[in-house]
Amino acid sequence: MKKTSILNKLRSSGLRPTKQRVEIAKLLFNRDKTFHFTVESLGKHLAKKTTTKFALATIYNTVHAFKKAGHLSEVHLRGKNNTTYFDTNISNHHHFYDSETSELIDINDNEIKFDKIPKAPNGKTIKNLEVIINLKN
Amino acid sequence: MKKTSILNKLRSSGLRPTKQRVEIAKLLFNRDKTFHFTVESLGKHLAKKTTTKFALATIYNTVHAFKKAGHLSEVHLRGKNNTTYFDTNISNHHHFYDSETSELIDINDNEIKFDKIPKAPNGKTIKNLEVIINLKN
DNA sequence: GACTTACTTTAGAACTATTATAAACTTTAA
DNA sequence: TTAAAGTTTATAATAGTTCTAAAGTAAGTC
Repeated sequence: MKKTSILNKLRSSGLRPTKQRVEIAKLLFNRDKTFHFTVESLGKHLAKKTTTKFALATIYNTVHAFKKAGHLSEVHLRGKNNTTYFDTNISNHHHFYDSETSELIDINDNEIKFDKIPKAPNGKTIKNLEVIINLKN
Repeated sequence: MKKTSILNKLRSSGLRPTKQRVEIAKLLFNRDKTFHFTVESLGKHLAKKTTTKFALATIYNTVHAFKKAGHLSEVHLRGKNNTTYFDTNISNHHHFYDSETSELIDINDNEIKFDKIPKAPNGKTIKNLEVIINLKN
């Protein structure tokens, strides 16, 4: 992903390109594979890969702005340590979850097919459907 | 559900039948339909229906003991307020989730059928599969 | 480039769900 | 009835997250 693209991500999220935000965006979006992270793990990656200082609040704010703009999705899963997982894969998809390692693995939408799905209850509509496949060793 | 059954639930969870625990067990297990709750909501129900006092820790301990004994299940979902949901339905099943009302609704196992499921990654086995269908109005 | 305004970062306080602690109280079984 | 073991309780501790307000930075204007 190009520098312009990083700037676009920031602009389209309503964020000025500060040093911290550019580093976060680079770490999140300059990659080929899906990236699953928590705010804490993202902070550790940033500390390792850059010399910039990041307050926790900055990471929270930036991640939430990206999420709001649709550049990140939140995984609707209650992990072991009760942390929130984010995913750079914003397409419709599912997850394997290994509770022993707290690791998430993407499952492509086309790897799961349904034969039967219940109708939404009275007056409600289905917004989306998430599958979590829990793993063990 | 009979009184003996309540006592059995307690005994099989390794719990002595104290006043608090009997009230909690009655509220949870003396019912026909599935009951979804958080520790907080359970506390409110107890306050409304009984004259007994319940420390939060007592509710947590009792609910966890029931869960450990297999009389309750925990819903692996990150709700809006980041609370843990418990379910008196311990059979294999799925859920509708309405994030506007934070309400869970059971979906019977036989209401969802799969045509295709991915294999577990390298060296792992599938423990179980949970479907959350998110609702909107 | 200097200035002004609006936006950002930051450290630390505040908040919320949950778990731990230790003293007072209850159940159990002899 | 009594001693031992288990339980409740209020409160402190913990962990993830959000809030706050002061100091710092970006962006547009002159």
